[in-house]
Amino acid sequence: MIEQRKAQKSGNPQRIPAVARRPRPARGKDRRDIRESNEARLLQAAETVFAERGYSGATTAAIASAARLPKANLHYYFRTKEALYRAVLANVLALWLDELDRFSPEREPAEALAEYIAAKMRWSKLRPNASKVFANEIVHGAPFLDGYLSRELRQRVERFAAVIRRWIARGKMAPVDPRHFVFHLWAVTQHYADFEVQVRAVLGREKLTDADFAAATAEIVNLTLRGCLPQRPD
Amino acid sequence: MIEQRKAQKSGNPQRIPAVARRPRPARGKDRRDIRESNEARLLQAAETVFAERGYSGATTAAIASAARLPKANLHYYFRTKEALYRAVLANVLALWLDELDRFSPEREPAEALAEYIAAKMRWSKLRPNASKVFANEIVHGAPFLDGYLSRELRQRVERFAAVIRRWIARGKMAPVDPRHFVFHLWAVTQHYADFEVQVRAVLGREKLTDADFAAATAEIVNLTLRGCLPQRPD
DNA sequence: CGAAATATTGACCAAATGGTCAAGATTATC
DNA sequence: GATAATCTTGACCATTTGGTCAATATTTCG
Repeated sequence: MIEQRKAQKSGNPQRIPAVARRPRPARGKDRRDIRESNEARLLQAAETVFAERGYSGATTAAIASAARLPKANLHYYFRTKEALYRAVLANVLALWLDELDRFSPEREPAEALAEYIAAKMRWSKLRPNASKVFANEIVHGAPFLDGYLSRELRQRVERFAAVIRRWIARGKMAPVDPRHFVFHLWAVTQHYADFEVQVRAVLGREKLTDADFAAATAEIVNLTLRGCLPQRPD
Repeated sequence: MIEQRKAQKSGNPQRIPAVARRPRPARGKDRRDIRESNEARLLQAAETVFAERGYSGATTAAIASAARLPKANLHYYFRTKEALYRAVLANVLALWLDELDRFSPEREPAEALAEYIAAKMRWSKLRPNASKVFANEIVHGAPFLDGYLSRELRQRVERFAAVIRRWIARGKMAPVDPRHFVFHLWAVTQHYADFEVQVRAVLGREKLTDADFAAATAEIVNLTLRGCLPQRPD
């Protein structure tokens, strides 16, 4: 899988001795805190800059500046720009996969689908840059995703497809192709993050409001459920 | 609007004297031909390279090489990388706008929508790189699109929305929000070009076939029409 | 304390890249 | 054929950028 942020010499970070060795001096200058906080700031700055300018357009200087750290410091925590980028990407992938796992054949399609759409829309609102980094990566042919698409993602989609097929078999959904259906869900929800400027321009908004997202979500749920549930709802 | 490819000293290219002055020597070394063919090759090479690597990632050397021309020649026809990029972009925008204009209140929604979806999917198949260049531009905040989004595009969407509203008023469509509906159409169709690697990975294809596009189109039309047409189709 | 580990940072460098230029080749025009 | 206009291209350059390094500061812990 995607190379996780390099752990320098941090040994096994989970190893906690029987009696806690380091009593946490309470005041914040702990080394672990320093590393954690600096890495977090870099990752968040990187997400923004990569989203705004793409991989090549993003400079380590700009990222460091956004994180309010000297550039040399960035290269201390993440050896290369590529390593930093991969770390950002790994965060997004984890996010994406998790959401797909909430489907199970026992649930009601209408409810499960509405929840998934709402969740994806929430991410589009809260982490638009995460979505943009991912979109950018995919648009350019996924050069850093190695086996993610054909392994992890494909596997999850197959599981999702199995659920959909069972729902169809039980007459709870119209006969749709599960894979194209999942593309459908991804496309319409991520659109609001990835194509945000276009959405704003067309809606005439300076910034997308909560109400805009609520309206978009409702519209998507409505269109999608009408599209894929059996004709007679009851 | 977007700066068109610079016309150097080409005067008015449409002016044709009463008696054709230049009898077209038949063998192809005409200056006009040279310019046309070289510009076309550069534009097409640029579309590919910009799609694959983004604006910053694309180098003029790579574009020139793809067009099988020396780099200095590229800069002869398009003064700067930015000018070349804008020319590529202008082509895509023209494509996109044209399609939206085919809606009119007199048509049947089902037929007009199915045709629009099919047309957009055709573009996703035939010119995926055009779509990718546009997607890339939008994802990064449309830094080169100037007023296009808020002017031309918004205007066309308003016209489209008016048609949709009239259909709704006549009971020919379910009450959807026209703007979110158009986002829906764009998202699902362009997804097959922009996220092509992901689609391929999930479907387990080396390359998307005509059959894949046909299936995708059918699925989208089906889902969308069921989603937006009145409950009793007849 | 004192030595080891970790963190900070300004200065620096090699490679890549957008763009220029001048000299020459080709095509048009009179 | 001569002159002008356009096209072609290798060599070149200034700037940007990812990454290094050595010197210094800070934290950890016996």
